[in-house]
Amino acid sequence: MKIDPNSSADLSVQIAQAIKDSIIAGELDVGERLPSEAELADHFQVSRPTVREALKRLAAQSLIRSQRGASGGAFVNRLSFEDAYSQQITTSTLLLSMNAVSFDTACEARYALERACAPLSAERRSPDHLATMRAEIFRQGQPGLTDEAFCASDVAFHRALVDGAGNPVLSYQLAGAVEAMQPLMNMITFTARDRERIVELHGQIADAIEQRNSQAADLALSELTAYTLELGTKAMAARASRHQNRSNVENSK
Amino acid sequence: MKIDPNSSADLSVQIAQAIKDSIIAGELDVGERLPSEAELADHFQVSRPTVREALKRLAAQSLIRSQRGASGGAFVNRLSFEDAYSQQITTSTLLLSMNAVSFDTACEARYALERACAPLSAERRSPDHLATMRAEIFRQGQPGLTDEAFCASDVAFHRALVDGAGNPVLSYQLAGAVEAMQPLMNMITFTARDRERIVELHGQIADAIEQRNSQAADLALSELTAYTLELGTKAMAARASRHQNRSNVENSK
DNA sequence: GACTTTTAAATGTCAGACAAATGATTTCTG
DNA sequence: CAGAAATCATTTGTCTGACATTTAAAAGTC
Repeated sequence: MKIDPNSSADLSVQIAQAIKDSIIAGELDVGERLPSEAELADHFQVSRPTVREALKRLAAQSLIRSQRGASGGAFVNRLSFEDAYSQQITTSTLLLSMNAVSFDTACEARYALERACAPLSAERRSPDHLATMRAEIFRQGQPGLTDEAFCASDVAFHRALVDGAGNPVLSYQLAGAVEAMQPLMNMITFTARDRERIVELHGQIADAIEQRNSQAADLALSELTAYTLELGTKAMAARASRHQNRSNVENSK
Repeated sequence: MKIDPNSSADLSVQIAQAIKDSIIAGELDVGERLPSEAELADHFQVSRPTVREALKRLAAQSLIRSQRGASGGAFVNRLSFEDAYSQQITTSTLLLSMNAVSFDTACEARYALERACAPLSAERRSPDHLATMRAEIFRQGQPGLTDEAFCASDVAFHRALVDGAGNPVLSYQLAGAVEAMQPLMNMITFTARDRERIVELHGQIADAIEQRNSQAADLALSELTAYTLELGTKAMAARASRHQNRSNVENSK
């Protein structure tokens, strides 16, 4: 575990990388305690604040956690699925919002991933997952629901579908895609008819999953994909025309 | 953008969160410059090292980048797909290695995601993607290839398949799953016969993608899934029996 | 033996300083 | 006046040293 003081890279970056490499290589096991900041500073021949900046970088990625006190120190963290979820959601959200990913692209990705889960979910879903799906469908049918609440329920429904596959890796991968799409989905205004159609398709999906009929589930999901894309296209067109009007007004001043 | 000095949370964590929230809320746009460290320290009523630790946390997530010099400072980063890739690969790798995800689970997730891409790839793949796939298949048939090189080529092949779908969100999601599985795949020792079979299936996949036949691609992928699972099961069993033998030896001392 | 107090070790925070990089400004030169 | 060179100011990167806070373990007390 060494660093090059003559490198152009910042020392704290190099130190963080060195420790990270040790963790990935398995030289530092989960739960193991790193040397104290003072010892690390001594080892790398840098000051304690520099070591601290390196440790903070690692802490930001949930790679280590710090404890104060007598037997405190920095410990190698067991990266939990939950930590990974939340990191992925943050990353995906920023990625979508900063890179102007089109609604179509995000939507396509989301449903492609969900359709990958559906056959597994049809095979393995527990009564719990089915109950969650049915409950969310019921909620979605309630009048007076805001668009945001409708979207949130939609996410919960699809989350149950994905979790039904019983594969934590898939759940983890999809959490990012689905949750990150919510801001985009929130741009859509759902009419009563839209909701009716969506609830109907959700019902078909739940039925198919209940009957362990993966083909029917895939069919319903593909219809839902097409319908969501249609709604998205309309919403984007409406936004565009509003912008167009506004510029026209501004130009005519 | 405020913090609570009486909170139990560390100040640098609170400051990092406050800035992160501002970025996500869009109060700070991409490319915008944050106040200097001294100004931030003044604003939050903390010392500069504390502000710096907060900024390092954000830099670790590629949310900001720092520049030295007269018109330097911290700038809100446009999170690139590449940054997101590499973060996801690190996270996925650690998740798999630290949580004892079974080979079966990881394998299932990987191929489920790939099968989600295959229809899109069949529709949209460019000659470039096909050429990459063919080249990797050729490489995989070369004698004397190490298991690691074979695995790496396998990853490149599947990467081309995924990229063929022309959906950067899907590519990003899958990069993590596929690359993170490489350490697990490296546990497998491929016999000449194994490789022959895999190359054959890869050929079938490439053919199907070339002919835009998504059904055939799905079929070949499902066979490849089953075959990989079989190989994995064998490899794990072999490992387990080696461990068993070792314990027996140790117990009989 | 159970409870309280002390202590030592570690991280968290602060203050001030200097080094290094870098763009802007000024000065010098032709 | 134009362009090149030198200088300057600003900002991050790093260092030194110190104190505050937390925490577990050791020591002391009843």
